[in-house]
Amino acid sequence: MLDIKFIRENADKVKEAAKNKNNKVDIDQLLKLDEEKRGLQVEIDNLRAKRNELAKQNKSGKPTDEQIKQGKELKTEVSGKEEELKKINKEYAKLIYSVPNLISKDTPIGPDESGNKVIRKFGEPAKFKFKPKDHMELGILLGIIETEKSAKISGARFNYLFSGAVLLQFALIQFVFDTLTNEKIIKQLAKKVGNPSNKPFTPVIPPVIAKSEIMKKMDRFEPLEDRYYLEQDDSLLIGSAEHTLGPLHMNEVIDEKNLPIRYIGYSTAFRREAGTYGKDATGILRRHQFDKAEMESFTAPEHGLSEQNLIVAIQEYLVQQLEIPHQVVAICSGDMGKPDFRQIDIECWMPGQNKYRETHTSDYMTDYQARRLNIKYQAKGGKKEYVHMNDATAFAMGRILIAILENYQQEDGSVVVPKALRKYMPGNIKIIK
RNA sequence: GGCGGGAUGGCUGAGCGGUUGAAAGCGCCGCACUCGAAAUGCGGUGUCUUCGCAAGAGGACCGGGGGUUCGAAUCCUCCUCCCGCCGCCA
Repeated sequence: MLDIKFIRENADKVKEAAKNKNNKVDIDQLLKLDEEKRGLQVEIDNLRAKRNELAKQNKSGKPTDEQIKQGKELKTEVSGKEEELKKINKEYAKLIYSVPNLISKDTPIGPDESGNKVIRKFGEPAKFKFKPKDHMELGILLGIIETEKSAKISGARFNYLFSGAVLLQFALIQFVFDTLTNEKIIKQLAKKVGNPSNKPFTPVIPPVIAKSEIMKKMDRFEPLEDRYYLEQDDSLLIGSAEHTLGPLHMNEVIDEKNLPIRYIGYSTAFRREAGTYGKDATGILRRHQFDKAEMESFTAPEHGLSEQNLIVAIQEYLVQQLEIPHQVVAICSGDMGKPDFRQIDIECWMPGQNKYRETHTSDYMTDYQARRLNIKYQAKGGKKEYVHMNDATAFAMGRILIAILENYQQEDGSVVVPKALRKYMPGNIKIIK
């Protein structure tokens, strides 16, 4: 949510950002309602002032019949206006919540993913002396990915992982937690991007269910058809650890000396993937359930952008340690999320599909989420302000698994394990006969 | 799931339906004392919002929603969460 005062004073900017994000919110209607709302509020406040005055007249004694009569009249008048205000408020709330965040200056303007821009590339797509298999062929061959039984038992877009794939996942988790809690590495990356804080990340295992009201505050409730909704409890299964890490400091005022707050959470993520039938149908690229390590960070506004730069540097470091060719992509206005101010993705090379595919994303939300979650910070002697929030993938297990399997495959179908992971598991995944 | 007790400012914690936006303590800020600090003393310390250049004035907020009343932190009701006991359970 944006500040209504800001919208009032910068209507043009807000309209332009909305247009670039393909968002059809009617800003003029919002401003009209805002004006009506305030006018009515003044009328109500004046009537209440009268009522308070009247009540003050007989603080201790009993009121006269005349005073009771006046009070009753005021009451009906106020409640009539309040009813009217409630109606306006409802419509107003709907509108203001649908206003998207502004976009950063360096965000490319574009209608959809065709407008995304590759900022930099690392490594060259590997040349194979044989025709590389895709991860699903490898998974079946190695006996580590199973999707037929899971389809019968759980439905489409689920899977079983076995043996080497499981060890690989746990190795990745161990690797990512070791890296993000290592102050030396954070320091080195922070220095590189000019981020003033070397603070390592705090590991978290968050809940995987969030109440509807919380998801609304996170601006992640919609589209509801993409969420698993638990009717009995008016709650949802989270689509990312972000959904329960973001609200961790809801309604708090954080002392500035405790900023930045950095979390690395690990959880299962659930997505209904409504409207994607037929898209990426085979393999484990697009699943209803996958595990993910997710970064979430809270900073003072002036450090929000360099925090995102640090986070992207961490993502790059992680895939570079795995030695997977990848590119960093600036997501354009039309392809980014409504709460995003700036979105950067990382796409890893996937030989089996012969293209780069998204494995990481990084969202800088400015104070868009913090405003509804009511998360503020206070500087010494300073004013309270909303914090800025960043969230980003560290590793999304399905996708990074694909990148490893496809990039590290051998001619016989076995897979060599990346060096960075060898201290956590055996050095290769072999075909089990 | 059953029964009982709670939710008040940054924190702890008072609060007969009408001088309670809210006692007291802690914390925090300023000043005094001190070479400095501690201790002590004095003063100040909520958020949001409307009008206003400002000074200031008004309104809302005591977990959340609804209600009773001339008047609600205080009474009723629903919801959420916390604590205790019983039941069930990884």
